[in-house]
Amino acid sequence: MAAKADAAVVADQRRDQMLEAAAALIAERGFTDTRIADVARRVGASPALVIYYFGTKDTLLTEALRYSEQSFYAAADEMLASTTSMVERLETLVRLTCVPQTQDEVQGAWGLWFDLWAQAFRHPEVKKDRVELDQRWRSMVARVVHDASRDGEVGKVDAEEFAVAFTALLDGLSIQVALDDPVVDPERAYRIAMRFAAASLGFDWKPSRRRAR
Amino acid sequence: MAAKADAAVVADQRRDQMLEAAAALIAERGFTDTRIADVARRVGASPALVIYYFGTKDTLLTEALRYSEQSFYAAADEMLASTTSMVERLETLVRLTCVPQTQDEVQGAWGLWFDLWAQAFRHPEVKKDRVELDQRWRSMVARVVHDASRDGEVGKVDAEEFAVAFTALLDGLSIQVALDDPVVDPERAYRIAMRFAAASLGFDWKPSRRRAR
DNA sequence: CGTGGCTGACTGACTGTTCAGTCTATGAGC
DNA sequence: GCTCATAGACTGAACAGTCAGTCAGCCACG
Repeated sequence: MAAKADAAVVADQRRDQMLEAAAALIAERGFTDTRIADVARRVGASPALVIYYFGTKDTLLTEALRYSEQSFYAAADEMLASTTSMVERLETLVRLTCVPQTQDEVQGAWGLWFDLWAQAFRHPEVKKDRVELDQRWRSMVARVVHDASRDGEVGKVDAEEFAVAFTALLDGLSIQVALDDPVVDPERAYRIAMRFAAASLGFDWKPSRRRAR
Repeated sequence: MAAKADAAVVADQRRDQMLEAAAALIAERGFTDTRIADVARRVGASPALVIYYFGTKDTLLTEALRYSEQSFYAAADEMLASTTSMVERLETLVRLTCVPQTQDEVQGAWGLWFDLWAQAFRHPEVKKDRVELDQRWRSMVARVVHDASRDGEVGKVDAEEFAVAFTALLDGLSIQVALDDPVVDPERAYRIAMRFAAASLGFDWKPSRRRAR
């Protein structure tokens, strides 16, 4: 009994290892250029074992995408808990998406977005998943605003409408930053996003002389 | 001599055919899932001929991306010429990016963006190209605003700053529309973008009861 | 005849997946 | 405590299919 439980734990660890490795590789090389042999090597196992766990290459990669995005949102959720101030919370979200992180394994996460979009565009199943993921992201933003509205930090605003516009803007800005557009450096993206929020929600905001990174 | 010129013309036509076919296929299947055999079949030629013209699969696909994006911008440029009213021009641009077109071959263009981004993220050469392309796009928007400002249609505004924010917002919105997010239908994306422009540039705007498509 | 666009047939490399079987640990029966 | 059957994680080797790219030569035209 205990043995069976142990085995299950080991198996779960293996799975997670593989998912993490796969996610990292997708971010580096891209979805279709990721080989199961690469994943296998990275976790120190044979290609056959990867198939043993996931049955097919496609399920591995698709699950890896899900896995990675979900942990991204989980991280965002956690960071949000550190303050109750709406402005600080929004700043956190903007920094999370628009400013490169040297720490964590998050830096390569942008590569995953591009592949997630490309996959979603062509595969209905992935598309459905992505819609849910994005809804969760918007809800997070909407909740921040809604809470602030309830606490009187801002006046009455349409939190949901704001969330749709704000997340779209963040997506667009983070693309430019991720692709190293010299015209849209992280600092500038950060400023644009916060100015938009300030204008939409009616609060004052000035860029602080904070050291990025 | 005339023969040589004729041959060159034919060759150019062939090239363009192939580039167009390749672009369409990339939009459908994705960059790495596009086979030279598919391109060859679509133009009614042998795979060998494709290699004959482009030497390698990668150059074909990369050039196809460039080709397609450039013709997109050319189309936008042309459409812009049909009015001088800034609001109408902006409406045109928003519709072009956020509202699905049944006509043209433009409908699948979104798929190309996703792949362009994914490629740019990992290949410096493509990255450089994309930056130029995007700069051109932003310049187009900035010029629209700048011209309107010169003609007194709007007051003094930072056209370049607006262009950066506006194009980012359009990118983000078009992603949602392209991926069929039920929360962000074309109508809504259109409204959000125009409201943002109105608020940023200081003009009045009300959604007209226009039939989308 | 010769040039150049063009092709069919081929190949060599790559890679997802299968499969037969190994190794280890567990747990039952004695 | 020892043996042995069983299960399940794991693997090496082979298989089968796919494709980019090569090459020798065809054919139409000037």
